[in-house]
Amino acid sequence: MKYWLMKSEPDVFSIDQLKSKKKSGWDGVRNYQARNFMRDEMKLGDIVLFYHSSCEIPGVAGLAKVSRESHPDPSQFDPKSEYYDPKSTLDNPRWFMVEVEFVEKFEDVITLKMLKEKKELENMPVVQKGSRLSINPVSEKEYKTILQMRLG
DNA sequence: GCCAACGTTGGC
DNA sequence: GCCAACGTTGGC
Repeated sequence: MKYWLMKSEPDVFSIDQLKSKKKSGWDGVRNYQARNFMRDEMKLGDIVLFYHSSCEIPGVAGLAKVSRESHPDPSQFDPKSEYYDPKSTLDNPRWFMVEVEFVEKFEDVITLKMLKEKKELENMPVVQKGSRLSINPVSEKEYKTILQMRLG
């Protein structure tokens, strides 16, 4: 069992939307490193910290879990989608995604500011300047630290 | 809206 | 294969 942090802009897809849909394919990722995590490493039952980025209060908004492992992201085949990739074919898809299932919405967002104040979390890419990768592995220790912050 | 960081593209 | 130009991310 592994832990992950996945960024999403709440204007595009928020924890509330996941809560009402219950499950959702994590589509639209067009970065090879992030794709490789989804394609190769994210397994059924892995826990996801759902992070809201590019918004008023960036931070961890809740929890999800992997409910289906790697499969091709359908948006790459859809010419009407903003994620359409003309170089992708059904026989040779370029982009893969996992499906995630809602677990919990935190009562209050654990803000980036709070994450930055924790010495234990200083190695997380999300607290570091210029880190843009939208999917990152999280250590068990980091995960537990963040979970404890949710209640206080 | 600004801008630093960084990934991708494409000419050579 | 190099690297400048360009585009995107994301905090502020």
